[in-house]
Amino acid sequence: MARQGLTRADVIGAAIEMIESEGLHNFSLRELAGRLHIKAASLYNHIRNMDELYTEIGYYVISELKKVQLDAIAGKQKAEAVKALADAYYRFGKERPELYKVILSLPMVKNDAIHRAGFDIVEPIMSAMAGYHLTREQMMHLQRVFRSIMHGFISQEEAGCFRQFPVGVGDSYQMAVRGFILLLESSEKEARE
Amino acid sequence: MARQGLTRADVIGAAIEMIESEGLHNFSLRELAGRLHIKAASLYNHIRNMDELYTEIGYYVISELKKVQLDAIAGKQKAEAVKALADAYYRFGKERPELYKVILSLPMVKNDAIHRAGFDIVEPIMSAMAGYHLTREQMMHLQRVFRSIMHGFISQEEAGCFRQFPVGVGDSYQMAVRGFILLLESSEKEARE
DNA sequence: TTGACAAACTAACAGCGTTAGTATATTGTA
DNA sequence: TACAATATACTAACGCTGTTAGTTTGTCAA
Repeated sequence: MARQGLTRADVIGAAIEMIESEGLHNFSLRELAGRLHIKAASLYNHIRNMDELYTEIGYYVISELKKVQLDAIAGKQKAEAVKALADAYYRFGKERPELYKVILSLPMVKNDAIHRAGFDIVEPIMSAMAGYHLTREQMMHLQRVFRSIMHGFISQEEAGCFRQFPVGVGDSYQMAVRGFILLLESSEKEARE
Repeated sequence: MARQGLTRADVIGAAIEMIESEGLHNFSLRELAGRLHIKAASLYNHIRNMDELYTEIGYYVISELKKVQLDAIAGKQKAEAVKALADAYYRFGKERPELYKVILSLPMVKNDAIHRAGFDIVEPIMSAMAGYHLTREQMMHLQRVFRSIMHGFISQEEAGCFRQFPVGVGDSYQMAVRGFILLLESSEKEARE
């Protein structure tokens, strides 16, 4: 059959759409091909394999997450900035849960390119913390703590692990963020000594 | 062929072994069957399907995790108990990463039995926090925060997301635990008012 | 000894990612 | 404008997956 001007970007875009609508679990190259009106084998003219496709989608997710976070903290300082950062992260995770899951499925180990993307994850957090008087080393650790809290909360809520107890998940989230801010303030005091 | 006294527990045990040695990603019913010297179809005499097998393994993981945590906090109070709790959780996640991953793949939604297992996850945390003067509602929230920090840290470290920056991951972990203890102390003050 | 049950088997199905080999439409060049 | 090269599609197939149906057979109880 004839070609239809299908680009690599189209394939990745359709994959993102399919993951968001059908769920990461139900994603398959055959159905993706169907959505593009081609056969599965033809996809390999545009992508090397499924891993590469996931990597590409991972890039997209990370850059989107970076965008909403940078937008959120613009013009804000200290606790206000950190709260805005967390809220943007949390909202992204709740609104696009299937896409969010792609990040963790990335093969961080071998792929140097994706390693670079790691800095895109870190940058907004570092910016939000910039108002605090912290050493560079403290920030490196605190950045990991922030990501732990956020990722742990989002993925467990999504998995349904927060169903026990009749207390609002939103309140638990607020407490988690408050905990991180307490840690920031405490670290700041330590740095001054 | 003849039977060999194979039990349901043998199947589950072999599955756990295989997941730990080959990785959750490489687990398959056919290879599991091979390890037991039967054909894949014969497994269905012992288990309903793969989901049920995962659920069963999930039970095992949760109960093991509960055990090591309860052992760790025995005879300890407040910050010391919480640190021991976290350390036991962290150690479990690092020593048995593939098995740990099974927990999150559990279908928490429909399965009421697994919902009950949720209380096994919560119990050690509640015990460790018992020394603090907290309201029941505070504990419900704090329990979620604890699990978020721990799960987020373990799964990101395991995925290789903490490779950036030349600072020790162990130090980041210590800071994360310190943050949670700060939150506990702060919550305690609030509760006294 | 016989009947019932449990546990193994074979064969097959539909789905998956992936590769090899082939046809054809478009594009760049002479 | 004609031709060669390239890009994009195709079909067919491979080996893998979980799962089901139907069949055989060993074991245990009446």
